[in-house]
Amino acid sequence: MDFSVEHQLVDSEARAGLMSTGHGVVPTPIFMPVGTAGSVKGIHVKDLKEDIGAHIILGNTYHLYLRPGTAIIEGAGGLHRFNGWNGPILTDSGGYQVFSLGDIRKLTEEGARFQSHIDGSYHMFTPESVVDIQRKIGADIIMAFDECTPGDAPYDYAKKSLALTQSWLERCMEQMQKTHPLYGHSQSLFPIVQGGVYEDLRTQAAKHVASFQADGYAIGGLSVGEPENVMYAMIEVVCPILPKEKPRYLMGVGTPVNILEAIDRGVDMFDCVMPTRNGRNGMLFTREGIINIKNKKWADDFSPVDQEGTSYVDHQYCKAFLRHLIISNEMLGAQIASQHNLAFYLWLVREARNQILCNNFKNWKEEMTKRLACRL
RNA sequence: GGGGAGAUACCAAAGUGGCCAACUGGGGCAGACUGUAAAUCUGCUGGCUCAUGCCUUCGUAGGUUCGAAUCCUGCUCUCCCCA
Repeated sequence: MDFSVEHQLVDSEARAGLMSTGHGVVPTPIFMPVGTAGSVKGIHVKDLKEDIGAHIILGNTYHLYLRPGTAIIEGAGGLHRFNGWNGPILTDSGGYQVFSLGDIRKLTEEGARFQSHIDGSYHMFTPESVVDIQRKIGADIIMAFDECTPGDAPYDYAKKSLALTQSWLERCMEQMQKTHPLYGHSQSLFPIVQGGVYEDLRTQAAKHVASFQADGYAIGGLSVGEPENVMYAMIEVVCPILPKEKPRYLMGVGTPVNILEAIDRGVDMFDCVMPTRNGRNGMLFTREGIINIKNKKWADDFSPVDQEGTSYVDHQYCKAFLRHLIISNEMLGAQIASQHNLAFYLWLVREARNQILCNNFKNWKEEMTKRLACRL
């Protein structure tokens, strides 16, 4: 994998770059739609690529391992062949499930013991097994196994948790050395910075990951319950320590405003379930602000879903119809809303990149931030 | 014509003397959602009030009772069975 910074602003840490992978080139900043179980919920690959303009999507190690299982994915010839997406893929390691499945998992130095959320069966994830599984899934970018520290973790917990993540990273890197890609394209492992909401821990964590030769670096354990300004502060602490010539990935973030703020602080890559999950639940992100399409006021609004939207669904359907679909629990409603939101997110990062290239990012960000936070 | 069952809030449906402004669904209205245990979850849904509270409600008109959606009587209406 190769990354080059095309343009670096002087009044901001924001930069525009190009990341080349075995499945194509990704312009940064970029937003990566989340496809946990191998599919971006409700969205066809054709729309993802041609209408939404996605360049790279996510999959999840934990979910794919449980179902359909790595043997099936291997049998298909890897996830790209299995799901029909021939662009770059990134897989999360299961580290987030260490956090979100808190009640049905147990952590030890060795790894994490999970109870399947599907059938309750017990499974052990170790840094080594997580690398092995991700080799079999075959994503272009794979993530280190980490513990995603909760946003409200006290200092002692965050420190201990960080130490575990660091020790697991060393084992992941070793396992990468011992193993090889299975499908003829290269795989890059990104280490993850943890450290909770504590500046000294984040600093130490950033230095630790930077000491490894990696193709990119991730910031994890944010937007997990801590206040937004704390999240921004942590990004400001971490980014300057990470190698300038490598992509930086802020995991699981976020709202459109979060993304602009993080780009401003030097982040290149994002992923979040918000456009799809919140879309399914009736929340639309637009250039003018947030729409809760379930609200009564849209019942007789026959204007397009998004007058300025870039997706065909924005013009094919009107707000009143989309509201009707979502309220009636019609699956097309979830599809339209997801497609609109993803197209909006991809437009946002594309436009951010354009504004960086013409040195107008700061002004544009300021104006957009005001509009994006509005409730319509 | 004869016999039987029933009428509860927007709809359906519990409740058969005080714990009932009334279970529960649905519908409606709002909210939440950040590396997806999520096409999920939460709140409100008679009126007034910030609230304690007060007022008006269980077909309708009376009655019994300290107290009635619940018991009694008349009336109105609905459904089922037999002719």
